[in-house]
Amino acid sequence: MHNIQFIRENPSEFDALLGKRGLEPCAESIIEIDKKRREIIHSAETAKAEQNAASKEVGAAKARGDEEEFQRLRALVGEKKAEIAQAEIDAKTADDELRNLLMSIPNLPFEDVPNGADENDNVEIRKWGIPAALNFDAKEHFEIASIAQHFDFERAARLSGSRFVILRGAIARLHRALGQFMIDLHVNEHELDEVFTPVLVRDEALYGTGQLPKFAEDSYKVDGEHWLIPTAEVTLTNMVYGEIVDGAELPMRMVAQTQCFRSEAGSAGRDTTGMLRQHQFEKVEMVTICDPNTSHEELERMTKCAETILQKLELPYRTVALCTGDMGFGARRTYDIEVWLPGQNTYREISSCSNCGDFQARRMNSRFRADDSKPEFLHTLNGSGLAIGRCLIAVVENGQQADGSVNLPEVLHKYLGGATKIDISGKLI
RNA sequence: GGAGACGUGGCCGAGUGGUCGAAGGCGCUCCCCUGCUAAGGGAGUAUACCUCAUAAGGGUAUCGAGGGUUCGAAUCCCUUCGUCUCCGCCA
Repeated sequence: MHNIQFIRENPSEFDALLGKRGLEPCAESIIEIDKKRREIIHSAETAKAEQNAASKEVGAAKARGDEEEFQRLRALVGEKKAEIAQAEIDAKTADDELRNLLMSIPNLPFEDVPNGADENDNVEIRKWGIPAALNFDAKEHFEIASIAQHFDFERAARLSGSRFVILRGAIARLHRALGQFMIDLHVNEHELDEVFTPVLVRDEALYGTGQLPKFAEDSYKVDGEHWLIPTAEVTLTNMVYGEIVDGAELPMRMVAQTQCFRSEAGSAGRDTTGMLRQHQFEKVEMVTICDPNTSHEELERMTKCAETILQKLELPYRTVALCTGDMGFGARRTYDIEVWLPGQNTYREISSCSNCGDFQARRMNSRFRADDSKPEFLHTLNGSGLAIGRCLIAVVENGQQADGSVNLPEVLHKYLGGATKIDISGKLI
């Protein structure tokens, strides 16, 4: 949510930065609404002050036992009541109107975020690893001879519909191993704090991170009151919902592995084969809650944490800075990490790391206090570290051999009981 | 799921319709006293918003949250969230 004070003081900067996202200028109309709101609040508060003062006189008259004066004042105050009640309703309405408006406007990109309309304008900032030169036609993950049988889309569809998968045997185990590996690395080497969270949350949590009110159709609502989280960003970030955190506890660097649920509304026809885009998938998510002064460097750190996973898995990738038009609602800066998928002969997104500034903190009313100073809004960051299903795809596609077997990255061996590959029969050996 | 109890400031805790943003204690900050330490004395110690000269000051709201009753609510009523105890169920 935006800071109205900032908009009042920097209307043209506000419009210019939103313009980079392709939005029309709106500062002037916001300021107009705010001005009206303040006038209404002022008159309501003035009326209320008069009523409060009068009530005190009533109380005083009662206290000294002046029954006649008590009755007279009481009637007098009673008369003004309706008028004041209406003024208070108007003030609340005006306040809500501004709040709802501010809630529905996306975050401002940082000045140096590349300008652009869509993903074609994203800027590659690093590249790591060299895709292996294969002397055979690379297959997609579900086509690789040894493991095709382990992806059971038909049965999953029978149970749950399209965009679900059942994993079996060596692939199910590899999937589990990947999550373990990622968490261990983040906890042991990156010093992230491991967290287990619910996957069902209330409305408030989704408002806090920005999925609501605008993107309700992207998530699943169950039992009329809970939502299935689309990402653990929701639960980890909302850890500090409504809190004033002790500055000494910052930064809070957290990691959690959870199921994620997305309706994929609006993605009809995209990535319909394979398990690249699912309604339910597993992801290791990193969230950092920090002091505003450190959020820039924390984003770099977080992005490195995600990249390290790919390096240890020996998977070629590139890191791109998203352009203004491609960034998500709450982000001020986003780096996407794209992993090489030989079967598609292209890089595909496997992680997205964003600095949200104080945007989510304002929605959550999450602040911190450093020493004796006043509470200040926190900064929040989130990033995948990594999407496990997509990582599974990358591991098998990059490890595939001419005979249809799959070589596995060394760091995973110990998570697979010492196995180093999946042989042509689909077994870990 | 059923029954009951409870939810007050950084913490503990008083307050059951009237001047309560809230006694008292702890903690913290500053000052005084005390040749270190301990003890003692004094002052201060919430947040948001509105107004205003980005001063001083004034105002509104907040006693889990949201409504209501009343001239007036931390105190009464309703709803809701949470915690605890007992029962049920369950991994």
